[in-house]
Amino acid sequence: MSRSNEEKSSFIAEARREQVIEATIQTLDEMGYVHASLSQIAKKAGISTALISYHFSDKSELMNHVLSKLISSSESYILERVRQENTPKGKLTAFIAASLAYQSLHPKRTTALLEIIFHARTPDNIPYYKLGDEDEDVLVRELQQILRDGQDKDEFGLFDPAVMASMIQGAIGEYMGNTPITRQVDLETYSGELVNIVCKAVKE
Amino acid sequence: MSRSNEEKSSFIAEARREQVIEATIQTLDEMGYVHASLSQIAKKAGISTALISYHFSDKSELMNHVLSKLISSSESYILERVRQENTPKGKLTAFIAASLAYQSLHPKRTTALLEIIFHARTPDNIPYYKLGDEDEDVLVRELQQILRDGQDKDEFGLFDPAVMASMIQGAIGEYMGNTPITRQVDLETYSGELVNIVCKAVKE
DNA sequence: TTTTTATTTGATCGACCAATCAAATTTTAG
DNA sequence: CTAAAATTTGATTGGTCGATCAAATAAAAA
Repeated sequence: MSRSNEEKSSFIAEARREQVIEATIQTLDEMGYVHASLSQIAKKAGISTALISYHFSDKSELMNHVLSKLISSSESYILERVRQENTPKGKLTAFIAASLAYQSLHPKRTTALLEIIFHARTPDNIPYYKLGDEDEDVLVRELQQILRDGQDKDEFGLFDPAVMASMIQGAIGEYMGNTPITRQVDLETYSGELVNIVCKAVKE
Repeated sequence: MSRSNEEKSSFIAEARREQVIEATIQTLDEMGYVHASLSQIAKKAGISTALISYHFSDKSELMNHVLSKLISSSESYILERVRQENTPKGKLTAFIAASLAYQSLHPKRTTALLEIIFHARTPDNIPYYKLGDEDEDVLVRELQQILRDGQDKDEFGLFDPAVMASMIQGAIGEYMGNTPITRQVDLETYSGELVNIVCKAVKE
């Protein structure tokens, strides 16, 4: 009963929240964080601004919901493909390829994610991009684990897994946020070349 | 006469502009782009907001001045060190080490640079970070040139210079903007490890 | 000196923002 | 069907923003 009550009462609310989150992603992609005001988001969703305030306590709560949705979407896509591989090299290749593939599959989500990470700040004004997710960032941990596994199994040589992981993520993020390289080489090429380079760098 | 006139009349103006630019860098570092309003910058500089408007036609002109100053400062520091080396491998190592060293030498400038690049937009609302500087970005061209030189001289093996350059810049930028890795490994270690990894990846 | 020009300020303008609230509407429960 | 609860809106509030302007001040020129 209480459960059914929860579900029923939250059905409309949940749908509305989902709609607002979608509209926020669209708005972030099209106009950027600075211009993604509640009124712009409301206009995109075809509702009033007060309705957003009714379903989200404030703007930062809304952005946090959007952010966690974007992160978990990306994470599940990548981890799903990594887990289909058995060898460290296979997992590493899958990690890189899936990370880049996700971006080209969901460019709007990728842009929205970047906009939030680089603009949003904690109540004490610390930017999200300077926030150390360390343990919380599942992808970083997964990548570092893959690298350590490869070293343990003597499939990979000697290197600092933290630095190697950072380099790989930097290379992936570079294609995400940096247009010049996007125009110089297409995603397929970039993905393949990056895998080649990393595999050589990682080799024993 | 007209020259002396220019110099004299612009002496105060130039000093004031420089002061405003410095205050802007401080404000960007301490509060971020979103909160770096003209009044905050003016407060930091100890002047009125109208005075900023008197010396800069509008906010975006101010930010563009700050940006170009930050970019040229970083460029000259790095290029100076690269040009002291003669071999591709020496230049490559110097490029990486100098890029990372500059960040730790001028963390405030680095933060301010990031804040502008990720927040500022053109009049038609295109974010700077999506703007393809391609030919304009001196550092990208220099790095790609080093890589091609190395390949021509058979010092480096086969790889796509654009992808390799992008990966290196991504790795450098990752340490710049990403706090978690900063806490895991110090700059010296990161720099050294990154050089090692890249040299191995680049090897014939 | 006096006059002209450059610099600086305080006040003000219109625009947009996030958040709030009472009232209207819709949905659910009894 | 009716009462209560949930949903939605339009209007408003207090605030900050960038830009502008006339007036004050300082500097330079005459």
